[in-house]
Amino acid sequence: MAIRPYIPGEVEPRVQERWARENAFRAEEKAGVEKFYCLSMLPYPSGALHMGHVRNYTIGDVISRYHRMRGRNVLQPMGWDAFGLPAENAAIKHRTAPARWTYSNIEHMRGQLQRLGFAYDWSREVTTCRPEYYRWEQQMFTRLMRLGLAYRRDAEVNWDPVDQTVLANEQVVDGRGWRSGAPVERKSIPQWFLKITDYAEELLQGLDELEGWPESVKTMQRNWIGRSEGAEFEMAVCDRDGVTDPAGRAIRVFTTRPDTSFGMTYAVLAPEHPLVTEVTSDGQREAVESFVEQARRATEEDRLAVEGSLEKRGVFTGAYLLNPFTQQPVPLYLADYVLMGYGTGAIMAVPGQDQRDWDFAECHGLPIIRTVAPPDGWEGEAYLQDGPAINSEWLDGLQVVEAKERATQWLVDQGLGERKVNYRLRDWGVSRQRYWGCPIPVIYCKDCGAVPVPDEDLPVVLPEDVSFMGVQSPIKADPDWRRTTCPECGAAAERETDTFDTFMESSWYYARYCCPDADAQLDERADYWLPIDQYVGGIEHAILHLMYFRFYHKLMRDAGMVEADEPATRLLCQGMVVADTFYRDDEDGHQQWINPADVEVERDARGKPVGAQLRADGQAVQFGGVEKMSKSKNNGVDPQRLVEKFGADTVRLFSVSDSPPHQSLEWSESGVEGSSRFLRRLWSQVMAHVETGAGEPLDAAALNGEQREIRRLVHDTIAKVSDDISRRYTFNTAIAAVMELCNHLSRFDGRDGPSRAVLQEAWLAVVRLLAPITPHVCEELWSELGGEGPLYAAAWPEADEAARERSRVTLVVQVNGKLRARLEVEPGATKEEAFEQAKAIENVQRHLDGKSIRKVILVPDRLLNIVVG
RNA sequence: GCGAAAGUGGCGGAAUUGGUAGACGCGCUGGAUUUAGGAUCCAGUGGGGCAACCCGUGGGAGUUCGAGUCUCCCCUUUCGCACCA
Repeated sequence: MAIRPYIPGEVEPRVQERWARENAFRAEEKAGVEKFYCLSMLPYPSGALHMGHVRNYTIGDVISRYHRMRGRNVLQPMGWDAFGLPAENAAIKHRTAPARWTYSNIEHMRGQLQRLGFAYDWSREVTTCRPEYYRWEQQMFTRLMRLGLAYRRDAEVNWDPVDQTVLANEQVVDGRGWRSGAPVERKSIPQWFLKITDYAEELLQGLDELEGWPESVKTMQRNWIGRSEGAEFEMAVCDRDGVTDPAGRAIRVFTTRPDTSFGMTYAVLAPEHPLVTEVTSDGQREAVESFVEQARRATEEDRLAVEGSLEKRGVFTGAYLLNPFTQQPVPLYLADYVLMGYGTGAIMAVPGQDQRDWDFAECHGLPIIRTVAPPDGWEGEAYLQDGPAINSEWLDGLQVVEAKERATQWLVDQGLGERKVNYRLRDWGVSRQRYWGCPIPVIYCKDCGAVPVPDEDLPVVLPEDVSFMGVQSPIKADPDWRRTTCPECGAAAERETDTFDTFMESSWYYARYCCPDADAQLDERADYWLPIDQYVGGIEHAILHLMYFRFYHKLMRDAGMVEADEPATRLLCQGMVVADTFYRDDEDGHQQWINPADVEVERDARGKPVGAQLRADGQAVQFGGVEKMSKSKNNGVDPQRLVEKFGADTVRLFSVSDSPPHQSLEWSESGVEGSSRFLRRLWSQVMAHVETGAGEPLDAAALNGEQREIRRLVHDTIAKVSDDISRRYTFNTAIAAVMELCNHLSRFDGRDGPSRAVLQEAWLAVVRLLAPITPHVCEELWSELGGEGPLYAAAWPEADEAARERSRVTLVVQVNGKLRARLEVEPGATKEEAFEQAKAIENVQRHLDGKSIRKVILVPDRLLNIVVG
């Protein structure tokens, strides 16, 4: 009897054709059915899928298919984050248009995704560079302009003086332009911002409700928002004797430690503070101007070099401020450790209770006063913990919390200041001086200023048929595109030529999938599907994307487009895909990285690696450790090659079998071969079973002990796999459990009717348990087994609790916590019964011999521990 | 510096509520099959003794009848933030 061989290259296309023919994964809004929206972060169409994509999308697909089998109405869409810088770079390099390059990449990658058999509803595909998508984003922006939630102000960019263009941060390499090599300058130009800071408090509070989000992501977002409570107050400018400035000038400072104000020994302005010139004395003017200039020119590297170090640069302004608590003057300095962008750009300095102030005071010979008593034996440096206040008149003796409260209240009562909450979070700068992005829908008129493009004139379409002249954005270079008329007064006017940050498109695509053809940004279908029940993506998006997307969702909520407060209830961040790296040193001492697929590893008799050679020449190569797959380390693996060699199911299986989703996955060719081997074995076992026959209908009551044991294993496995997939997200242990079951089934070869029935039930279960992970081979085996209907629509198996009951259980017998024997007992055996039987075991007896029994502990049905002394 | 996570065989990892450490897979060893290689199948595989038994989850202490799991101290690694007053 010849069993049909397993050929993934034939099975998979056949099964995929069926899915397509039957519209298997088309999602429709259905009343009365529990919906499940499962979303994987959409890819940038860079040209080809990499292993990170494959892993991400396999995880999402496993969850989707599981919930579909559980009877939920599942939506799993896919789309393209199609705007972005790489398309411009490719356009310059290959002399093509970014749009053409992008669309052709999308074609190719869509084919790759389809070859992997992901259960997407392709009818909802969204491509963010299409005007029918971005017009709604433009409309949202003009609405935000009218609400004052979008505004324009000057902000710094990286300016390449040779190419005469703005550079993205990633285009700045070692402080130089990536193409010109010229030192990058800081330049201030007007740019658009979204007022995310208005939502800072809600974005922070909302995290507490997101129980299905990883704690690490929430912590990162909390830190990023960086809420701190304190007080803001004014200090009058004065001379060294404390005589206040006749012009009545004052400096506002923010502090989280108003309780330490009596320890203020100086104050500091950021170099960019607007009052610097005004307050600087003539004697200090030269020194101050040179310091400001030096700070202005400081590059990112300069900043990093001194950040956090003891070196604190600064200069005296010649002015003093009057400490309202003591009525004493303190010298006013300029220092670059104070940032203009946070608080008021000015601080009171308390070296005794702040390490940065301490370092500055040490550098500049300023006095240090402690206002919180450190514990005995405290040596040097600022003291930041709790303790009783000292040297602080009416605060003395109070603990920090109480002292803060009193000091703040005093400022309020005196009319000098108020309570203040500051956030580290900054408004979101959305202007990019790039071509391949969504045009910012604004018209500049000499008389009317910045005018939003009226809804009826949207979208402002980005021309796609362009050629790059050098590096300049084609729409900036094209006066015809810019030229327009003012929507308000009709006078000649110019369009904005900047485009949006691409995070804008990825901030709302998830909602557009719900109604991709709506003649509005969203329609009522959005509220059917939202919020997302499961979002899957990389941890690298923990802060920016996941913050912007929460923010944008709240903007849409406040515009009445959606009801939910948060876009996604559960979030899973998958780990990186990593691989071995190998290299050789060339003559110049540079490392030549060699792809692991071309390397043969040599091992000793224990299996321990002892060396590695390049297959091509048999010569040794060096092991460079395990690293994230990357071009620079040449350790990437092309999923396309793997799919061609092993089939989609094997690639999918391996990408979730070797570690839990949130951990990094170590790629290994032999691991992939192991996955392939398992599927081939599964195939031949099921086919052999089908050949032998399914037997009679299952009669659970008529089974013998061995058959019952197999059934018990089957139903235990069903329970475990269900829990692993739905609650724990540990697909690796789910797969291990199924493999273990298959190993048992292969050893059980009953030919009688009841045995066949038990096996039939078992294989039908196995095929369904694996269906979310390896859907093609399972679909085929399901139909071979005579399963009813298509597997993608089959019901998830239920664990039969009666079948899981045991007639005997194995107790572990310990003496003083050490394993000495195993004991078969009735389930529910009492301590006394178990102890009596255990005493009879020789090996137990030997350890009890001559000793008195102190205590006997029973963990029912698991363990008996006899404590002797 | 601050914050978070982690450290278990030769390797990836398992042990879910404090209860048999090493599931499952890879690698390795031996055998079968094969003209051979590959593939496949069977058996073994933490270390030391090769028997009883002892040792073993980064290191050290502690709690407990019992600790990979809990507490404290230390070491290491990864990630995030990084002068945010």
